[in-house]
Amino acid sequence: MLDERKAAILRAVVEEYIETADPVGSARVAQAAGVQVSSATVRNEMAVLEREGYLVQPHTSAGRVPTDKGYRFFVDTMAGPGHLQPAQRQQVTQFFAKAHGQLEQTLHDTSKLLSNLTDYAAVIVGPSHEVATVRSVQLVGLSARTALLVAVLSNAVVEKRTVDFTDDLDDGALATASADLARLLVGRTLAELPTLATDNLSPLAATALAGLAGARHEDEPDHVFVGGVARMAQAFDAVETVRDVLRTLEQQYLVVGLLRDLIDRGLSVAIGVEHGVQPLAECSVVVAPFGVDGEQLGSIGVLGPTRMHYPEALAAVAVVSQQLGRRLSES
Amino acid sequence: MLDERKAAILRAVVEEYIETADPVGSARVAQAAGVQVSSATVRNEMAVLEREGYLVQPHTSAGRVPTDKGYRFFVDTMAGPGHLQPAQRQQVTQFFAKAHGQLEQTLHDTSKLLSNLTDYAAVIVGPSHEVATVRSVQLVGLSARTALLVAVLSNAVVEKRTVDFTDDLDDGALATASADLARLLVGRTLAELPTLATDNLSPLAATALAGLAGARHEDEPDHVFVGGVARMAQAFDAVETVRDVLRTLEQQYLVVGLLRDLIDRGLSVAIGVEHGVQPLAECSVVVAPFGVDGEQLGSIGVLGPTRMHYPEALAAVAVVSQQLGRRLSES
DNA sequence: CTTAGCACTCGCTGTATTCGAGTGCTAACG
DNA sequence: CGTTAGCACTCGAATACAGCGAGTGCTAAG
Repeated sequence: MLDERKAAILRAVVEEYIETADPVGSARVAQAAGVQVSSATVRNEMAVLEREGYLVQPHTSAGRVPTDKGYRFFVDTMAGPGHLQPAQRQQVTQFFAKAHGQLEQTLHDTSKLLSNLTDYAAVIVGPSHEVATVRSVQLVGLSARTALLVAVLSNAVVEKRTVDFTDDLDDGALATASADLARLLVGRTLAELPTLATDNLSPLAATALAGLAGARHEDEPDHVFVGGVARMAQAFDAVETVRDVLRTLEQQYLVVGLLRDLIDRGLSVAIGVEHGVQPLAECSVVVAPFGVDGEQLGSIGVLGPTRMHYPEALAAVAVVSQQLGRRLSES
Repeated sequence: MLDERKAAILRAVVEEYIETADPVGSARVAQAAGVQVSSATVRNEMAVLEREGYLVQPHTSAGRVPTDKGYRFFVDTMAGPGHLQPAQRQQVTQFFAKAHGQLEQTLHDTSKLLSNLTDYAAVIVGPSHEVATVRSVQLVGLSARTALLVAVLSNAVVEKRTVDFTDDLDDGALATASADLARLLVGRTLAELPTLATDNLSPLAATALAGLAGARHEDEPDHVFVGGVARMAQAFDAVETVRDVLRTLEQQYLVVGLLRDLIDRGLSVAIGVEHGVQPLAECSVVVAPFGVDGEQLGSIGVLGPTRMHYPEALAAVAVVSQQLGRRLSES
């Protein structure tokens, strides 16, 4: 597509711009390693690269800035995910060495770790409830007419739902209902829950089950953890952009969709408008799934400006997703 | 402290500044309702108010801007919490009418509600685990040597902890351990957990208990829900301030401390540096506890610039905290 | 004590000017 | 023929400066 010299020039522009955030001119490129020609030649080549859509000029007499297409070329042709600093490697190791406790806490902390590593915002979408099977169910009375239905899933997620009853409860009824539900549900996924036969269930159990199924149907979001949003305030200088991005990050379903769409691609990058979420048009996302033995549990990602340090971000996401998967397979 | 005229002038300055964010001059104050004197007189009075620390001039020949002390006076002498728009009242009612489901979800959604009502960021600190008593305990096997300890607390919070064992588990042992733990823990608070006698417990139960107690000791944060952070990007024009505030909001323990410190004061306001959290020096917080029958379960708050709409914010916080308390008392 | 009047301050706005980084083009060069 | 030195040109950013006007503090009169 691009001859070697154009590629080298484009790479130089991208690297320089990522570093300085200033439009880069022909002179600077000519000095770059890997480019052995004069600035005049660079100028000619850059004019071509602009015509082909890899670069743009913010205005006449300014340097060039990469377009999304330019970044895309850079990412596609670069030599792998780069390496982490030794200090960072150690940080990751230490983190996972002492990461214990419950799943939610771990994911939350991991998002902070990833954000610290990359200096961008980090996003983690937790295990989808759809695929997990029920491992244990119990009804716990809370007050005279309310109980809490607690379901432990195979992915260590604890699903709980308050259920209101029309009649007063007593311990015995609760216990039998618990047993009924356990017999019915254990081993099933929540997804197939509505298809189950509710015959020969105690009225109590039926009510509880209905409650669970109903709530299930609502847009109960998969758990999302976002860390390091403060760093978005530095990544962009336009306050408006910052606001748009933050607002989007708060709408969890958008984030979930974003990461879910990319989950099948393994470690991958979506640059600018590629991911289709309009308010994040000025952002790129580096994503990777994490999971245990091929079973994907969720995905982690880094969200930064299109002008992000792709090699480092890729390296961080790769390492963390792998370690996280390993960590989860242990517990 | 301040004679009636100074008070009126100060109030006018504060109200005007909150509305426009521009330093307000003597002419504008003179036109304000409640001030019946000429701009010259206003100037004299404002000079005094400045000397006494209620106002400052950003620079000579600019209008006056309230200091924290100025806002404090305004808040202390203003006529109660103001009123919500009918549309907003309705919004609150509708929200709580269909707010069901689990506690965490409700609190999370409530933070969004409050943020929408006020156009500032909203913070909710959930029920402290310290005071809640254990209502039910169960050990659920996850894999050969790990189990999940699930404890349902009286405030509907579900506390869960993964526990590693050195020996393989079997269902019978798990069941008896569950029973042991239930006998020991039900009715107790988590706080008194370390003081309990662990005699005549099965080894399994003892291990589980140790795991619970240990994790308990770590800085397991009380649940914090922050909504509407994007609005902070609009509240301040300095990107640096935005970054500081966002960063602080991510450190949940700071937020928890902030709200906890104010919980005893009922509906109250902390202006600027009053709350002692340095990075939030340019913010004010409006807080109220929420709870059931005098028992405080947590607090909700609104975080905005010191130049915030105090009456409306107070009204919103008051209404939402009350409704939230009522909602929780029902379930 | 209040207020009209006034000189003064000083940031903001708009304009003119310069500066320089960077370009595209042309012509010379190997 | 591709490369490059040279150069005219463009245009934003920076600087300087004047005028404006909002706002002040002070003074003197009511």
